[in-house]
Amino acid sequence: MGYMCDFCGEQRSIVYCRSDAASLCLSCDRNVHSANALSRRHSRTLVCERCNLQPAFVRCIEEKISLCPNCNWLGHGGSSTGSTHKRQAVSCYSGCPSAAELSTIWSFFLDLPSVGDSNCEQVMGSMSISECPTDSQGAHGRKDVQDASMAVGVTNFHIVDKSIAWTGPSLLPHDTKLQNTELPAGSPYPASPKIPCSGTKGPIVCEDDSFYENFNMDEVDLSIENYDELFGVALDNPGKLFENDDIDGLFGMEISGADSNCQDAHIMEGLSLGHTNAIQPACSTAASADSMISCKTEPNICFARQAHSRLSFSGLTGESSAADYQDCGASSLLLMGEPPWCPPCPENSFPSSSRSNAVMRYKEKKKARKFEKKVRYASRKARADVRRRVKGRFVKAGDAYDYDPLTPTRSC
DNA sequence: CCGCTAATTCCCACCACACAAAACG
DNA sequence: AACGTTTTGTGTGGTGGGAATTAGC
Repeated sequence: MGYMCDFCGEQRSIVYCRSDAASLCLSCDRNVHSANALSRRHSRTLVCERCNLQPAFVRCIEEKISLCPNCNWLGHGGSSTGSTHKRQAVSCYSGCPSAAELSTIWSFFLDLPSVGDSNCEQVMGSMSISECPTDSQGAHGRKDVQDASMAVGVTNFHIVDKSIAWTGPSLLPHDTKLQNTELPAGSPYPASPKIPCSGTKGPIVCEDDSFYENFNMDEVDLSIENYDELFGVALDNPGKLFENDDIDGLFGMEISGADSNCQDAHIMEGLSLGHTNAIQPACSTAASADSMISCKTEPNICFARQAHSRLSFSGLTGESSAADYQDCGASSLLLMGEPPWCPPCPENSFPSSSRSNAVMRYKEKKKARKFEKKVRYASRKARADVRRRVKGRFVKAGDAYDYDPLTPTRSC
């Protein structure tokens, strides 16, 4: 059975959209994600060509196949031959990039078997960013261009990365795997491309790279209670870092808008730049994005970026499955070096009762906060996203409407 | 402290229709 | 039991309106 596009069911799926939890052919990807400004912001990447269920995060150059963390591990992690395969990171994109731009993002794009001869390619060939339906060149339209250009910029960054194509999952040292995935070898300190935040002054920056584009912040929520207790990590000098031991006071703030992102970034810059080594993980095998941070909304992404750049946390919580971590590329990357069943580190030896209590409290708090809607059927969401409405209500096909997501105009 | 009004925030029903599940032959 | 067809029920998002909450006097 082939792995068909979740939307049209006719073409083979090529890309995976995390927000929609759907695999799409390039044609439908473009159609669906040009529907409105929000859908254009969906971060997409290649779909794993092995399981066809998860987003790919790495491409095996030897096998010419894109793989999700699980399949990468299964295919390379345990195999002595497979582990020597050269691989390169798969970048994400948003907006409506053209085929040419996609090939810029993914240098192996032309290798994709179903692209060259499919209808999708014909569609993609005719795609351009400016073609995307926009609010008549309004801010949204520009945003698309910005998205695409950012994606290309990210790609350029990853091209640098490719020069250090890593081999084998164990190549990355535990404590530095995050940095290694982001930085050219030998970089003494994170120096990834930084994009100045609009509306801010000074050195406040927002980091950007596809690694974080993968981070689906919807799944995570960002409030941590009794940080040091939860992770069993003693800060070198907590009093200097936080006046309040409860980090909730720091991260639980309500953030809205881009400027707030930079506030977050600023906070974390101050936190981590000044105390890069202040937060030392008891064990940094794999960070539990689910258990370590919770972040309700995207605006906190800068914080998460910073946090992931420089923090790593102790082992996985029992409630989380590998699939949970695949929900975000960040955790996928964190997992890539080790199997999901990697046992806890021996040095993870802080008092287990204290930690379990802290984890229990965190789980309860998280459970109480779990009110966000979860889309069960991406296809239905995709339909609803493009359905015409009158005052927010669906209207019959052919009837007059006052809002059409595809062409934001009135029918009468 | 109580009562009233205005402003703000929050929650939910509504709509059409594709599709999954159940029922039936 | 297996298969095909028909029927039923569900879920999807933007909006308006009412309920609930808060602020001010």
